[in-house]
Amino acid sequence: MKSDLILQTAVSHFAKEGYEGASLSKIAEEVGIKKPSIYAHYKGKDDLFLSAVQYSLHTLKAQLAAYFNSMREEPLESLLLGYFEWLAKESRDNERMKFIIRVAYFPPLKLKTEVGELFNPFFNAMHRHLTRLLRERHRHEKVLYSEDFSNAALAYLTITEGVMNELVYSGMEKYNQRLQAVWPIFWRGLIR
Amino acid sequence: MKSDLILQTAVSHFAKEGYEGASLSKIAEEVGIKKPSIYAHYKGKDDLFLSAVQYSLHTLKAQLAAYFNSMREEPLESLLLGYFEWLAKESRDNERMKFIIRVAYFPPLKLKTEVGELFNPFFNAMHRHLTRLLRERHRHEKVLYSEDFSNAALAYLTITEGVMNELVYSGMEKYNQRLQAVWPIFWRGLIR
DNA sequence: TATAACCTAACGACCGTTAGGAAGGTGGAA
DNA sequence: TTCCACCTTCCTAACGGTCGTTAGGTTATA
Repeated sequence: MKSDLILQTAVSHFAKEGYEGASLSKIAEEVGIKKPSIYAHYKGKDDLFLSAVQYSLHTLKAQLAAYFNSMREEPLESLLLGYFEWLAKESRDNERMKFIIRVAYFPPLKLKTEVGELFNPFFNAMHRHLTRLLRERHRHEKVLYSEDFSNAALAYLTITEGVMNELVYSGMEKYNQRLQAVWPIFWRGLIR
Repeated sequence: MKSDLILQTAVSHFAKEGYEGASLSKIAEEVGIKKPSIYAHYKGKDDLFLSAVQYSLHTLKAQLAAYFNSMREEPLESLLLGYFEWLAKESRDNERMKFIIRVAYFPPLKLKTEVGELFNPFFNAMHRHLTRLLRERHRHEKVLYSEDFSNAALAYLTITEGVMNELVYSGMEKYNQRLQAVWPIFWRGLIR
């Protein structure tokens, strides 16, 4: 489907150049069509951008569900630490993650509301899912130091974002450096 | 000095709209001059942008030195935790911090090299300073769990960025939420 | 007298978008 | 089965607008 090809190309361009920096001409050129042809598939730049956000979040959500499901028999530390490896692998293979992070922190001003309406439910779902996961693991394994599962989940997400930013910006090497620096400290503070 | 006023206005615009999104017309308008008058002070948009980066990093560096100096008698936890409060206060009062973070993670593609040459020494200096600080504190207080001071400093910087991102994006309330979630865990993992 | 700081006017380039039409496939009516 | 209307997808051409930038002139300051 040409429509999907446009979308994926747009994700890549928006990730690298931002909303204002990306140009429909260049996107069209990479797809192999002319600029006005995009309007046969999307109403305009805004529509294309928001579609790209929606598509990226939807894909990520499905991948996350699959990952956590595949890891449900693993010990907690493997699961939480493996999540970083999984994110790194995903980010290496495509630019969706970079796009998501960029949009989350620096959305185009005029679409800030619409972007927020797409992101907030996603982050909240992630937070809730992690909170539930920690609570259930603790019930069986009694592994955590504190029983404030919500804050523990939030802390984990904060760490995730910190190292993810490094991954997006500086690449794999510095990312691994950060992860190896922060994880032992975080894990030691988390468990009892 | 008009030149500085242009610079500060530029920082604010670049922070909110990004390099591509910011326009010299709007910057000039806010300053109270016409667009071409900017060229009496800067060679062009690139020059203005890189000057803004240099100015912001220089200012931040001076402020950081002053902060760490003023806190040199405080216990380590106060110093490290107080740094977050200090960052939050700074970010509330001006948009320099938002600009710095935005540029650090998402520089304009065509200036990525130049931006990197300005940022890398700054981050490295920060990392070295923190490493030394932790080492010296540990010598007197024997407070840390691990003696890998470099990694401890890196971990701390990672946390800082995680919560700073939240501050820049979601504002003070969610920032405090994050900080309160992540700090007890991090601190417990750091000390012995 | 020279220089810095501002102005108006205008440049070419690129932007997102629209108009209008050609090609091709699809589905229903004759 | 043939035909025609329709829709989708692409095109060329062009629109108005904004962008960063330059030329050239005026004014005030040193």
